[in-house]
Amino acid sequence: MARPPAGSRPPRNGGVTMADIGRLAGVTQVTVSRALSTPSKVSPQTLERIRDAIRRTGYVPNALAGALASSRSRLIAALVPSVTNIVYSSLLHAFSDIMWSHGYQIMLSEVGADPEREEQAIAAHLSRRPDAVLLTGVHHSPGARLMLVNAGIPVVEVWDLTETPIDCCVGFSHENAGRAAADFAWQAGYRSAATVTAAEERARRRRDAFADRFGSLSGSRPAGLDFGRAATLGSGRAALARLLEQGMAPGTVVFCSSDQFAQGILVEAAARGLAVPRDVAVIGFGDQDFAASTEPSLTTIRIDRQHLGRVAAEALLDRFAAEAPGPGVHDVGFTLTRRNSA
Amino acid sequence: MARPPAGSRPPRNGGVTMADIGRLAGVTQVTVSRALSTPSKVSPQTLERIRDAIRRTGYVPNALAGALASSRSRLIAALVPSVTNIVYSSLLHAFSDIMWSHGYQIMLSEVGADPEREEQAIAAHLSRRPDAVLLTGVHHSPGARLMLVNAGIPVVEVWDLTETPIDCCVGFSHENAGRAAADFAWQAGYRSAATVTAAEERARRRRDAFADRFGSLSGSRPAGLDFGRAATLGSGRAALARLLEQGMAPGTVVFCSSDQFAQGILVEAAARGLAVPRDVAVIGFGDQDFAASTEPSLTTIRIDRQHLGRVAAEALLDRFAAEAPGPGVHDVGFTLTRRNSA
DNA sequence: TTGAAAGCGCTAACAA
DNA sequence: TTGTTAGCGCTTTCAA
Repeated sequence: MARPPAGSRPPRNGGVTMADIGRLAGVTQVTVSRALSTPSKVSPQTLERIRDAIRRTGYVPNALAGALASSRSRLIAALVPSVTNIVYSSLLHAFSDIMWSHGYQIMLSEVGADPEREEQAIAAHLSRRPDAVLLTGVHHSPGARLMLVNAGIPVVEVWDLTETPIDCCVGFSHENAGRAAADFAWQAGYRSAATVTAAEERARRRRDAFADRFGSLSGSRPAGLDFGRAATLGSGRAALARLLEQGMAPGTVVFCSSDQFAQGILVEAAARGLAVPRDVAVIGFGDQDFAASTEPSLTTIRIDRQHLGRVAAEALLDRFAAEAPGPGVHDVGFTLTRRNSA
Repeated sequence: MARPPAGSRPPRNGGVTMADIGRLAGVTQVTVSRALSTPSKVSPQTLERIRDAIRRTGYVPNALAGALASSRSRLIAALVPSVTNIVYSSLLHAFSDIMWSHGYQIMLSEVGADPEREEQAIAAHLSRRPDAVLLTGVHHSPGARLMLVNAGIPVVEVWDLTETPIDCCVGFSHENAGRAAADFAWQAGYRSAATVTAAEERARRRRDAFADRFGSLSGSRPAGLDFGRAATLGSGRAALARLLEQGMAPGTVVFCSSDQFAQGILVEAAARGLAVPRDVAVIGFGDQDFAASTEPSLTTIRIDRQHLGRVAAEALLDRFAAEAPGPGVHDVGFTLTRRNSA
C-alpha cells in the first residue's frame, strides 16, 4: 500500500466525505454538493469556506456514489480488438481526447476477434453503468446486441459501416476500399495482382472486393496469401518470398491488408535486388506514420483516424443532448494516396 | 440511444435490480446477492430459480452500487504517456490481461509528458475509487504523490526504477541501458559515436549515460541530435542526413532512443548507398517486432515488456493479499540484443 | 441561499 | 439456508 508517514494512520481520503467538508465549513453536506456541481447557487463566502476545507483535507469526491445517485457515470466503455494495433489506438486517442475534455473517462478493453470475449467484456463494462459504449466493427453477437439495446444508452460502432447499426456508426466501406485499390491498380497499368491478408474479417472483405474487381477487370482472379499471425514487417518479407516461389509474374501489384506487410515487401524486394514498382508493386493500407518515408514511399489507403475518432465522439455527445436522435450512419471515407510503390 | 423495438419502453436494464430478481425468484434481494457472490451458500433450487430470473430479465448487476457498498471497485487506474506508443501499449496489454483474468477492469488515460495533466488525471481516476493505480515513470509531482498516498491504495510505477517509489515499482535502469550500449559499442570496436534522441526524459537519461560512458572510454563525447517530435521512421532518416551534413565520421555508431529512429537510419543509409554497419552502425532501443526483420537486422536493447507487465500485475495482486507488503523494487533488466546493424 | 428527507442498488454484519 | 437491518456517499426533490 502507498503508506503515509509511519505512525499516522492512513487518512485514506476515500474516508473524507462531503459531510466532513460540510462540518469543517459549517454547512451541511448538500451545500457542499452544490458548491461542487453548481457553485453559482452558493454564496461566495460559503463557497470560499468549502473550497478551503477541500484544500485542507485533500478531499476527492466519490464518483461512485455520485453516479449511483444520479445514474450518470460520466464513463464511456470502449472496446477495441487490440490496443497494440496503432490503427485502433490512434483512433481511440482522438476519441478519448474529446470525451475527456467533456468530462468523460474511458474504460478500455481489448476483445480480440472473439465474439464470446466481446460479450463478456460488454457485460463487464455495462455493470459499471457507462453513459455510452464504443465498439469496433459492426458484427456483434445477438447476445451482445441485446445487452446493449437493453442498456438503453448510446452506442457507436466504428471502423466499419452498416445500414443497421445498434445505434449509430462511424466508419468507411471496406468493400469500397478494396475496389478502389483494384481500380487504381488497373488504371495504373498493372495486369497482374496478388493479395497478402491478415486473419481479420475486415481485411478479408477488402481483399475479396479487390480480388473480385481486379478479377473482373483482368479476367483472372489475383492469387492470395493469408497470414494468420499479426501483420509484421517480417511476415511481409516472408509473403514476398512465398509469392516469388509460387512464380509470381514480374510487374505484379500486391495489395496488402496493412502497411506493415507492404513495408516488409519493400524490404524483401530490396534485399533481393528487385526494383519497386517495376518488378513488384505494392499497395498498403492504413497510411501509418512511416508510409511516406519508406524507400520507395508507400502507395496506400488512408483513413483519417483523427477525424474518425472525433466524429465518433461528436456522435455520442450529440446523443447525450438530443431527445430523439436519428440513426446516424457516418461515412468518413478513405483516400487512395498514390506515392512511389505502385 | 440504442432503442428497443418501437412501442415498448426501454427496459434499460439499469432498471432491473437485485430486488426485482428476488421477487421473480421468490426470495429477498440479499439472497440474490449471495447467489452471485457466494453461490455455495445458496440452496441449489433457489440458485436455479434466481439464475432463471436473471436469464429472463437480462439482468446486469450494478457494479457502482456494489463498489460503493463494499469499498472495492475492482477497478485499476492506468496512466501511460501515450497509448499509440507500442512500448507502453504492449506493456499495458500484458498487464491488463492478467488483471482482467483476476476480475479487475482497467481505466486508462493518456497523460503525455505534462505533470499537470498527470495530476488532473490522477484526481479524476481516484474519484472512481480504483483498487490500485499504475503509473508510468517514477517522477511525479508532489501533489500527485500526496493524493496517491492519501488514497491508501497500492500504486505501481513502471518502466523505470527508483529507490523511493510511492509504493512499489517495476522497471529497469535507463542509465544502465545507456552505459551497456556504450560498453558494447566500444568493445565492438567503434571509436566514434553519435546519439539521436526523442524529447522524453527517460530517453535523455539513456543518452546521457551513453555519452558519458562512451566519452570517458574514447576521450571525446559523442555528438547528439535531439528530436522534439515523436520518433518516426521519417525523423530517423532526417537524423542521418543531418549527422552526415555535420561531417559524421565513417564507421560511427549511432545510439537511438527508439527502434523507429534506428530503422529510419537504416533506410536513409540504404538510399544513400551507405553500408551498415561499415559506413554507419546503428543501435536501437525497444526491440520492436520489426527489429529482427530489417535489412540489416537491428542491434537493439530489448526489454521484455510482457514480463514487465506481468510482474507489475503480480505486484499489485500481491499487495491486495498481503498485510504489510514491503516496498518492492523490481528490476526486470534489459538485454542488448546484437544483430547485424552494429 | 440553505437544509431535510429520501433513495440510488448494492454489501456486510447479525439474527433466525 | 435465508432474512433483517444498516449503511456506502452521493444527488434530487421539496421546503424553508
